[in-house]
Amino acid sequence: MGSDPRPEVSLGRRSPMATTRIVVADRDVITRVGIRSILERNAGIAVVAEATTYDAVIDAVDEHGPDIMIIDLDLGDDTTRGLTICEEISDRYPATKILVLANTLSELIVVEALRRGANGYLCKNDLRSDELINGVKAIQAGDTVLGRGVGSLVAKGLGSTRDKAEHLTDRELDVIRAISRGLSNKQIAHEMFISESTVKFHIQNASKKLHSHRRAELVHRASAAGLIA
Amino acid sequence: MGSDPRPEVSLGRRSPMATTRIVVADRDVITRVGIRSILERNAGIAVVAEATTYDAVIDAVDEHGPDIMIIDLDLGDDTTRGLTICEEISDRYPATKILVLANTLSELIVVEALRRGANGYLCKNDLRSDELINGVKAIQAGDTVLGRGVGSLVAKGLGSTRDKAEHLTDRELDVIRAISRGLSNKQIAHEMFISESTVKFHIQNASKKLHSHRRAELVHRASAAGLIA
DNA sequence: TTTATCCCTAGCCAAATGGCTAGGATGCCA
DNA sequence: TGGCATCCTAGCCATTTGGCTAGGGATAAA
Repeated sequence: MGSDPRPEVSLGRRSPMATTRIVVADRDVITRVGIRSILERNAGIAVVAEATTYDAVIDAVDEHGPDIMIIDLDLGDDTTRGLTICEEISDRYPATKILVLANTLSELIVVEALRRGANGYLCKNDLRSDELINGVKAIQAGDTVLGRGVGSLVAKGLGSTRDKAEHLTDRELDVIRAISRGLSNKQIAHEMFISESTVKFHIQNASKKLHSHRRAELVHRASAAGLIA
Repeated sequence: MGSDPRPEVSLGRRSPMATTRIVVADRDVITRVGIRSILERNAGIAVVAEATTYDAVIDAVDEHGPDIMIIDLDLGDDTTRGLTICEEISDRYPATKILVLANTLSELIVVEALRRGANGYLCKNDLRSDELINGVKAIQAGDTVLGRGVGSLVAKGLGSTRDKAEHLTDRELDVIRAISRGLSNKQIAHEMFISESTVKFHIQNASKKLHSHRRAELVHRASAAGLIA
């Protein structure tokens, strides 16, 4: 659907030498233009491609082999897909650094992204433009960059014996999504071709992981974490 | 907190004559820069101020009396506040048109915004830059602009006897927020100094308005509509 | 005054849920 | 070979819920 006719680099300002080449992946034009504008105020940084879908990200990296990929994990409906892309890129192109630029701050997502090869995690909220630029430079230099608030969140999570922030299984996510649609356990069981007991089993496990005691809270936490639409 | 040092107009490109003067309100720098870049490609459009908080929006409009205010209703924690701002601005400055630029598409919010004086509603998702520019021009010309998808949503809502999309009362919102925290009716009753029956009463009413049959679904819908954090 | 809206309360009953224990079946990795 | 994670099933029981009917009171608008 949203295929913007701007796959090519803005040739006007291609610097002659050592520039940091960047691919930007975000579903909003506005955000992409904003990032491009902020970064290209700086000599030495060039946005060489933009992508709006998960597939387009892979293509863009394949084609341009950028120094840094800036990505909002939430392209399309499936945030999980964004995480697997981090993994894929960092596996196949170890030289390409990954900077995640998220709308929401979720411990779950942060640690998953870092584990899968992201080199930085910034939150669009209250991000200043100099922080973005400095973040890009730091990542280019090999650092790992965690935005204000993000660092402490991760530290807190890691401190508590590390067994937190385990991610939900596919089945658990399916069940939560069904719950968010207002289905009863019986209905979910029928829809997923499993027994009601199994549904309750998944709910119990997911509840432990998300520290919820009520399905309504479970839905809210999953929603706030960006795990469901 | 996030007070970006850019309250002033970018003097460099102030056109000599009839320009559409715009105030942009969004919490993200990236988005503000993106909007500015896209709009200022056009002669005749100038972004004269940016705001990041609810209060700053009022100040900016007071100071600049712009032709159009572009606003993301979701500055800060309280989306309801964004709606009241629409009302306030359209009351006090009828000449200033309001264009809402939202992250999410929610029937509830759309009709509320329009009722309170918004002249347009666009969704950042899959918005093309020419759509943004044309939308601004159309609104300046006096039209009401609803982005792709938004129009049909509203039409559907209005068609069904118009009594839909009534908004939740404060009490109902309080209860929903409590539910999202995993509290039982009994706990909520205790916390709000009302009886359990009253809690159930509010839940029932809110459920009808949001077409939910389960509290989990209620939370999800409220969350998706941006009514709770 | 009537009407409307919001807030509050009560009780009933069938159904759903939360929390628990106690298993079995895979498949993957060390 | 033995963990380990994931997925699946069963049953029990106290508590919570959803849905309903049937009221009262306060305040603001028509």
